[in-house]
Amino acid sequence: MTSPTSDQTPGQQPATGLRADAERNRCRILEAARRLYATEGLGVSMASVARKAGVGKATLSRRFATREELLNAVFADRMDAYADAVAEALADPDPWHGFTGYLQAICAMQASDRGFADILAMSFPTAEALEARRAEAYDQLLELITRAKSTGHLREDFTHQDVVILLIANAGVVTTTGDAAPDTWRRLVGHMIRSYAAPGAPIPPLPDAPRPDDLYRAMVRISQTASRT
Amino acid sequence: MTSPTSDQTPGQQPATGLRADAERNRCRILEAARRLYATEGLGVSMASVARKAGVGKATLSRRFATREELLNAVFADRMDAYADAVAEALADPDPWHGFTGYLQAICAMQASDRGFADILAMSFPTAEALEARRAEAYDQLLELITRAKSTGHLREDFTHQDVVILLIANAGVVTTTGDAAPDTWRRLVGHMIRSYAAPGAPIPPLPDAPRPDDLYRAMVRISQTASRT
DNA sequence: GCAGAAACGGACCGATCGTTCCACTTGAGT
DNA sequence: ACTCAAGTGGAACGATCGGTCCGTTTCTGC
Repeated sequence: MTSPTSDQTPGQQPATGLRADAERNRCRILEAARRLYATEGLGVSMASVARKAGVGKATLSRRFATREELLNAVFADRMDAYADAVAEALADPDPWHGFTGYLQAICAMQASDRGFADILAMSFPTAEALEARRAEAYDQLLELITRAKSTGHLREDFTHQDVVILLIANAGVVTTTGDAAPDTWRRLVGHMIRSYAAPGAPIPPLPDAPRPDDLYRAMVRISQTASRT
Repeated sequence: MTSPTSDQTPGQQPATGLRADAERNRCRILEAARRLYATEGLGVSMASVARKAGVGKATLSRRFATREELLNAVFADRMDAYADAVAEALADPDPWHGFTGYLQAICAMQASDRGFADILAMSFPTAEALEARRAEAYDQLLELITRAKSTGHLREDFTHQDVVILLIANAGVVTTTGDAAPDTWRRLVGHMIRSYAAPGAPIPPLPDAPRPDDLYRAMVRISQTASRT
């Protein structure tokens, strides 16, 4: 490989002109941040990221001046996947099937990456550059909705805002239930799809609800994990 | 009035034996905390509460040793209202109507008090004493669900966990959309109820979705308000 | 009124956050 | 190999958090 640099950040500019060790550290930071954000959410401190990456706090700050900059780099590819999901759904010959699959897919993405759930719905400091991509995907989503309605399976009273509402609700469920009841979100999405469906539309089976005590455990004890490595 | 003390905290022990000024300050703290929690959520600092109440941080800490203690005192009456909502729903001659009304009522309580939304669903440090009351209300909820199912209007695949899921999802929507799109939660609840309803059940009309730009504004800009008074 | 206890609040503590400074190390062109 | 800019990380900074200490003020029973 001629430039082994930015295989980690496909969408970003390759961060050219960096010295070899600097580029290596940059990747280690991204990898560490990716894992930490995925498991802990966006609340993790910059110091934690630096420690996990095995670099000094100054190095982290030098490579990514602000938190937002780091978020942009980390979630660039996830945002690509998010945009791709719409395109894939549009490719489905059955728009309604593509539509329900799309909803499940993006909610699954939220569930598998708590940080990304926050980015999509909660929007913490709101990373700037990711916004463009999101807006782009939105246009395709509108087309998908139109097609799904034309099949008669998606209710006429469905609006594209409902997708956003679902994402927000799902983000809350994902971050709250965490790993104590990690499949709770499927139940939520199942319910929502059932409400979106016009009478007679094929509805994916409603996933089982989580076990009550799992759900309860999930609600008690959030916030502080404070795990030291 | 012989003891003008605890008109603010009906459920709590009247905090007897406090000096007049101490009791007055206690009430001012509770009032300030109530307002701050309602508008800002549970994230507000103890110092903010003290400042808003016009007392020193030490006074706050003396009256309510820990954060949890303050939460218990502040949300005691709200939790009463929460419990009462089930009883009221049980009193409805039409269990399905009572059930849907109940869901709308408790979600409205979350919407009108962001702190309470967190208490119900997110459960931050989880106030101890409030738990008992919540568990108590849960029993009545089970009865309400049973009755609603017996009418044939509530689907058989509905479980009591679904109520918790709705509360969690709604809490996320409420805290995220905030005051930019304050009625978004109604749309969510409307969808969920439509999914809960068996075919042929009377369904409350689906509230309109929020205006797209309001919803968008709600997602950008959360977190920091940092208002100084 | 007056003494003494009860209550007050500003100052202070230790911890954690994001960020900056700076003396030292290291990679890369010659 | 040698040099020097590029890169490094530990220390330090300022802000904010929850919580405590202690000298001062204020209420209350006599």
